[in-house]
Amino acid sequence: MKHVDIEQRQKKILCAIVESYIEIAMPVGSRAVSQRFRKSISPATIRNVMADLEEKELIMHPYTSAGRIPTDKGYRMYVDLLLEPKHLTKEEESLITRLINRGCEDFETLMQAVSKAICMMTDVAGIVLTPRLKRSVFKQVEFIPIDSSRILAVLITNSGLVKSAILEMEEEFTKSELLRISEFLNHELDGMFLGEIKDYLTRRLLEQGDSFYTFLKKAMYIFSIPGLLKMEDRIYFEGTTSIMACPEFKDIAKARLFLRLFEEKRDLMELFNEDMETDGIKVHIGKENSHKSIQDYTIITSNYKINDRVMGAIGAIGPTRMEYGRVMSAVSYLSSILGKVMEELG
Amino acid sequence: MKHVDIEQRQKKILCAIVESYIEIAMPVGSRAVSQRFRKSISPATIRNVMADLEEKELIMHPYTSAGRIPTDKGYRMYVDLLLEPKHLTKEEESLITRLINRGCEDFETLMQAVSKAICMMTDVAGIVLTPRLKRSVFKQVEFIPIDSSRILAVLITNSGLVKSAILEMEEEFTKSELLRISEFLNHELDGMFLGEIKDYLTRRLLEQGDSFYTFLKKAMYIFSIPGLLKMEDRIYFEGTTSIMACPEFKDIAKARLFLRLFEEKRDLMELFNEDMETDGIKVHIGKENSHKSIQDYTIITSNYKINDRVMGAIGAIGPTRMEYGRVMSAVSYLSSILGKVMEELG
DNA sequence: AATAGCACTCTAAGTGTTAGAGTGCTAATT
DNA sequence: AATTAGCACTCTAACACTTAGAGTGCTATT
Repeated sequence: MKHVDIEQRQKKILCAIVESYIEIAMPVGSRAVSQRFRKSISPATIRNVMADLEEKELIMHPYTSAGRIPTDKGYRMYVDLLLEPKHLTKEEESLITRLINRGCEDFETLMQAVSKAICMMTDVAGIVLTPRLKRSVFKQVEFIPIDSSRILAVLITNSGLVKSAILEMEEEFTKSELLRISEFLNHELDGMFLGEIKDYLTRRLLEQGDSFYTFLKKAMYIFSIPGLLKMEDRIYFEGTTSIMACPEFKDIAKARLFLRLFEEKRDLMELFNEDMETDGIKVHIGKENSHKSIQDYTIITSNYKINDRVMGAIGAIGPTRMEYGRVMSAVSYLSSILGKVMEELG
Repeated sequence: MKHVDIEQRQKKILCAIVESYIEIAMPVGSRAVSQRFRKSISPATIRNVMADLEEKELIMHPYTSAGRIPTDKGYRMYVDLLLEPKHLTKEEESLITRLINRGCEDFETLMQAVSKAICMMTDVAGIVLTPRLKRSVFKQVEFIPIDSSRILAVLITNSGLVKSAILEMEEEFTKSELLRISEFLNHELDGMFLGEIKDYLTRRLLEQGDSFYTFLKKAMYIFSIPGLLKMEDRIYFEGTTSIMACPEFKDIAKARLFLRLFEEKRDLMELFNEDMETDGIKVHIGKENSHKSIQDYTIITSNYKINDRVMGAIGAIGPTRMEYGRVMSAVSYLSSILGKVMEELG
């Protein structure tokens, strides 16, 4: 069928336009595309096809007589249908592995290493979310008396995350009392998600009566004090500075808007939180993003799992004009490796 | 004496030029200065004085017929002799206090709140160094067994800093053994600077002989494992984005260089570490800085003390054209208040 | 259906031109 | 002797104008 052929060619040309634009960051003319096909198609023909593509809103004109640039919709088609995955080379993978392992002793440096690795491999900014506390599984809690009114509570999760908080106590607890409470909690909460604990204890409190009640209440009091279970989710990022070399940021106002994303992390957080729920690589191109602060950029995310449990997410963000294949591969590879490293570390 | 009068006037005019330039960020002409003095001095006279100031390298010409801008040396003179301190108003101080107190429950948010406060009050970037671990005083250490090969060590300092590390043990320790070790250490190291501990234990090890030796060796082994005493000194900052609104950063390359300072923190760290040793407000103007990466900016620092001990430093960084009086007051006030808040928190 | 040819469009870069802000010098004034 | 007014001169920033060339869209041709 002729019709299929035409569609085929349109796709080929769209692909060429997108990739050319990604390379040179300037509107792509018919001439350039023709050369890309070693002149097997003439500029004039290309122009006709371009007009079609423009009608379909896959590419656009900045002004009458400039070359074309892809629209968000064009990028979308490219990513979904035309892009061939650009796997990292073995050398790159081993480079990453070395980078990650060097920083893996300590939680913080691991996060930093991963975000740095993303930006190194892709030239866009790397983002890493810490494992979400509420998705972690309770393992152990200990109470260390500091002085008469203060206790240091230490919470250890399944995945090796340690969270400590100094609790200001109104009533005094004896050492043996604390020990009993921690033993009780360690037995009772074993294997439970941190997110569930508060509800669980409240329920227990309502069911139970009499003498045990006071004890349980104390246990709950000590545990639910703000601080220990306060879900703090940090975000690490790297490469925001080097990405400003992109022509997209030649205007300083644009650059500031981009940087503000990381100072005012809310929008990013929200997006990552949503994405975390589904597996696999997710690509959000420009206006597809619901937050308008992100609508000039493309974000690529992937969740990571520790022991087959979704715990967090990593991603990359940059101008819509980015090397999709490469970034997707890098994010994908790093998310898988991050999970593994954390399992060992946990 | 006439001579004194002339010097006086030169100073007054330098002061006017500096302050005017700080205000409007454009070369200051003789006309503008004259107006600043309500025309009590004519532009022509001002011009003569300006020529003198230029000879002394306190101000300079961007080109033949532009106004003058202060040199680093000019700013220096302004700061040392001419500047009148611009104390924060009561309202501003109480605003700061509220900001700080709201975030003071948690160490991290406290640091963030302080750096944010600096940048809010001054429109330059705020920098806060965490209390240096090695200057902290040992208070208590506890060991919590996680599984057969791993122990969670929790270190509490005088100032309320809590540092934990998971120790991978080669040999197994019994619970009672761990208890003995922690009791021993708690007794032995009480009130000691963390920086001294390693040396102290080594010395003890050499002095002591026989049966106690093994025990001590174990104690030392467990304590000196990388992680627990690893001195990590973090740096918090805020306002790097909003400062880019300054005309100084209209060139994106300049902006990138500035931002890189915070990504590659080494130079900043070094400067802060030196400054920490001496009390009071320190002002480093432009080329006075030894690191050339900082030579376009002014940094103002102050150390802060917890219980009369120098523990860390805070500061502000921005273009040499900044409101010196205000920034100095803000840094000064915040450093004093930070110490106090930390004492309470500790 | 594909292409060559051509007139047309629009930008980016270069070139003058000009207004005006500011200086430096000299002569006049206090 | 110190200050100021006056004036010629300098330099920039802004604007208008021109132009080369890249690229298009259309039409006629293959």
